[in-house]
Amino acid sequence: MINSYKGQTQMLVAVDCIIFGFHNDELKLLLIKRDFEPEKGKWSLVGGFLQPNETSDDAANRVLAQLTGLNDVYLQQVSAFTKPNRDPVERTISIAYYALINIEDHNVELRKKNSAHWVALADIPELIFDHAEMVKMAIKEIRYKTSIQPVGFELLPPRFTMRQLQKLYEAIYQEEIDKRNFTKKINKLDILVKLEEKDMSSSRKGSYLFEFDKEKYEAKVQNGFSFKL
Amino acid sequence: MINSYKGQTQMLVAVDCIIFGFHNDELKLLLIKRDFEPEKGKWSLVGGFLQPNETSDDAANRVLAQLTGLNDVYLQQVSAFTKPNRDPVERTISIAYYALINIEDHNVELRKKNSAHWVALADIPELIFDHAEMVKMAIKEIRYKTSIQPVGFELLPPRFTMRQLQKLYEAIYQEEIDKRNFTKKINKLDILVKLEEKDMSSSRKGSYLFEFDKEKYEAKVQNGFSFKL
DNA sequence: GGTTAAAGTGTATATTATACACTTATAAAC
DNA sequence: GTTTATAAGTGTATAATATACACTTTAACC
Repeated sequence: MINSYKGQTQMLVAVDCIIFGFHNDELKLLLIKRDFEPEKGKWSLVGGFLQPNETSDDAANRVLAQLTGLNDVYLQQVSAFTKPNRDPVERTISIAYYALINIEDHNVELRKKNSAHWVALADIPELIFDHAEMVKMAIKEIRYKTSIQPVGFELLPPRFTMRQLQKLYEAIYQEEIDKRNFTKKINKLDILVKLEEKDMSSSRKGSYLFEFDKEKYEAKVQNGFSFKL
Repeated sequence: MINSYKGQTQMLVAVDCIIFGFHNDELKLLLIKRDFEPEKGKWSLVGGFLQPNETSDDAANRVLAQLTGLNDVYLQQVSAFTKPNRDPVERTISIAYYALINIEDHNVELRKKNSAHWVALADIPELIFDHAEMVKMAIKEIRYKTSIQPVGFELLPPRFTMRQLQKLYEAIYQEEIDKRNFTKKINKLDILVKLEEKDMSSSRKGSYLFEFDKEKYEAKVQNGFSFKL
C-alpha cells in the first residue's frame, strides 16, 4: 500500500485549541480577535504550527502556555481536520485540542497582549476556517468526558461549592438539574472532601466548600470504581 | 500566534486503518504482513499517504477500498498520532481510522494480493511503529460507539440472528451477557424486523433472522429516541 | 420414536433515577 | 436586637431500569 515515501506530498500541520473556562455560571471559550493575516480582524481559535521536534500534544501545550501562561493544563485531542482548502493560504491540516482551565488562573496580560477574549458559548461569533466545526465537536467531547471522568473540576477553583459544581454541569449539559438529586449523586461518588470553611460570597447563609480528592478517586478506580454522572 | 506560513516545517501525513470484522464469534482485524520497506516482513495496519486533493476521510476510504474492494464502509477517525520519530524514515504524522465491515463482503483476492490476514484480537502479533497503540484506542472507541449507536450491525450480514448479535456484543465488550436480558433489551429498542425465515446452520431448531430497520431507527431518533445498549 | 442441542421465553428482586417542599443559617435593614 | 430576605441544605415516595435465574420448544439425526 505504502509504495515509497519519495514523491509524496508534504504539508503543514497545525494545532488549534478550544479553551474552555467557567465564569458566572457560563461556559466560555478563549477566542482571538486576529491582528494578523490571513483573515485579520476576524475571530478564531488560537493555534500554531507543529514544529519538527514536537508532538501535537506538545504543540497544543506550547500554544496554550503562550496565551494563558498556564502549564499542566487538562488537554485532549478532538480530531484532525483535513479538508484540502480549509486554509486558503496553503495546504494545512489541523489537529484540534480542547483545554479545560480554571479561568481565574490565566495570565490576563498575556491574554490581552494576544487580543484574546472570553466569550460565552451562546455568544460565539463567526469563526474563520472550520473552527466552528471544531468547537462543536469539542463541546460534544466535553459532554461525554465530564460524564465519565472527574475532569469538570479542572474548570473550577481548587475549592468550590456544591452549587458551583451543579451550575457547571448545568452549563455543560445545557439542562437544569435538581439540587437534591445532584447533591445525592455527588455524595454517593464519595470523591470530594467537605471542608469546614464556607464561601460567603453567594448567600447570607454561606455555602460549604469542597475539594476533589484525587488520591481517593484513583484508589477507588484501582478497586473497580468508575465515575458516572 | 501564527506568525507566518513561511519557514514552517512541512511533513508527510498518512492514514492507517484498523479494520474490524466479526467471524466465529470473534472480533478480528485485517492486518498486513509487509512485503515492502520499512519493516518488511513485520505486521502492520494498512495505510497510505494523504494526497493533495484528499481529505483524510477520502484517503482512509481509498486505502480501505484498495484492500477490500469495499466502498461506503462505516469509517471513523480515531486520533492523530504525531510522535516525531514514530516513522523512522521520515517525519510522518498518521491519522488512525477504524472501519467496521461485514467480513463476508470483502474481496478475498484483493486481500490476498496485499498479503492481508484476518487476525483475532486475542492473537494480534507485534505491530510496527505505534500501530498497537492505534488498535488499543480503536477498540476503546468501538466499545463506546456501539453502545450509543446502532453501528454493530455493520459487522454483521444484513440478516442475522439474535444470538449472532449477542455474540457480537459479547466479543466487543469482552463479557458474557444473559440471553434473556439481551433479547429483552434489543426488543425494547424496537429497531429490528423479525423475519419469517430461520437460520438453520447453527442448531436443529433454527434461529429467527432479523434485519436492522434503518428508516424506523432514524424516524425514532427524530422523535428524541436515543440508542443505548 | 427417542435423543440431542441450541433457541426461545417470564418473573421476582435489587438498583437507580426522578419528582417534589420545607427548614436553616446568616447578613442586612430597620 | 428584632425582623426580613435569600440561598443553602436536606429526605422520602414512586417509577424506571437492570439483574438474576431455569424450564420448554423445535427439528434434525439416529
